[in-house]
Amino acid sequence: MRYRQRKGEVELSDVRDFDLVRIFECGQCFRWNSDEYGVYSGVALGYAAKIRRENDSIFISGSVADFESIWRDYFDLDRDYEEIRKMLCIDEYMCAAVNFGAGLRILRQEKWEALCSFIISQCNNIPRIKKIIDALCRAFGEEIYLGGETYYAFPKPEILAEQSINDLSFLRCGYRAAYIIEAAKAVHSGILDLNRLAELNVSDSLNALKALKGVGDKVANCIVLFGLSKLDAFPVDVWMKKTIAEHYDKDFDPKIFGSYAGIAQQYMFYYARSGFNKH
DNA sequence: AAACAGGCCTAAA
DNA sequence: TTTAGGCCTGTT
Repeated sequence: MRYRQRKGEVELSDVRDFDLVRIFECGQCFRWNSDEYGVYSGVALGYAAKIRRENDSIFISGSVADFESIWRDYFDLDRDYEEIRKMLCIDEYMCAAVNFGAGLRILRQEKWEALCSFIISQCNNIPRIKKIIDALCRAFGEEIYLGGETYYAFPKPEILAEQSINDLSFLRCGYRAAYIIEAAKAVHSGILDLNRLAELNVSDSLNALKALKGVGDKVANCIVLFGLSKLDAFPVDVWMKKTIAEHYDKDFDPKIFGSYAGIAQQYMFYYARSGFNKH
């Protein structure tokens, strides 16, 4: 990968495995949206950006300094996904899955945002999850300005910790409101130290997260994978259950994918949801 | 209209 | 330790 400043954008060239649609629409994040030209805009880690592909280059709004301090890490650009795809190609089904999903990457998302977002995601569909999170950010997040437009950062835990269930009723997120507030209180008070969790192994961090009401096995695994960037976490939702049942034995163990089980999961999930593996 | 949606919690075996 | 029913809300 090479990069250089081009007016208000940074141009990345020679980027391998970088497909905007697969990265943003594979189900891992909820705050990026594309316009009719395929230009994505969104907010991560308190920064707004626009990002687009033109021919073989990726253009990200902002300076080289922004790119180096924020986006390079966020997009996990120093990891060789091509190599990982080869490693995960362990049987016919996985080869098809990684081939189909080539170009997706696991974003290194902000920890608290991941916790809160995946609490909201439970028993919900993506459009509604995105709508709720957008409303939450508009109401409680700091304003961010980019290119004459206003964006909103993900609200800090201390802000949400002081809200009542009634204060969140406008979100219409139902029983999840209480979970959000409890999680915000736990993080704000220091009872749950997300930075410290990042240093534990997957099993210990899962257990710490599952101590929160409203965080079960699936949600906790999503938080560990997408928020703590532990690539061996393996979230299993209904789609994953289905695809595992179709392609593996009852004694299936994600350990067969080694330390990249979480990435394997994302290829499987994306492939399963596409419905392409049925035909 | 009733069931379901990218789970979780609680009560009950 | 496993299973059933209920939960907010929006959609089909």
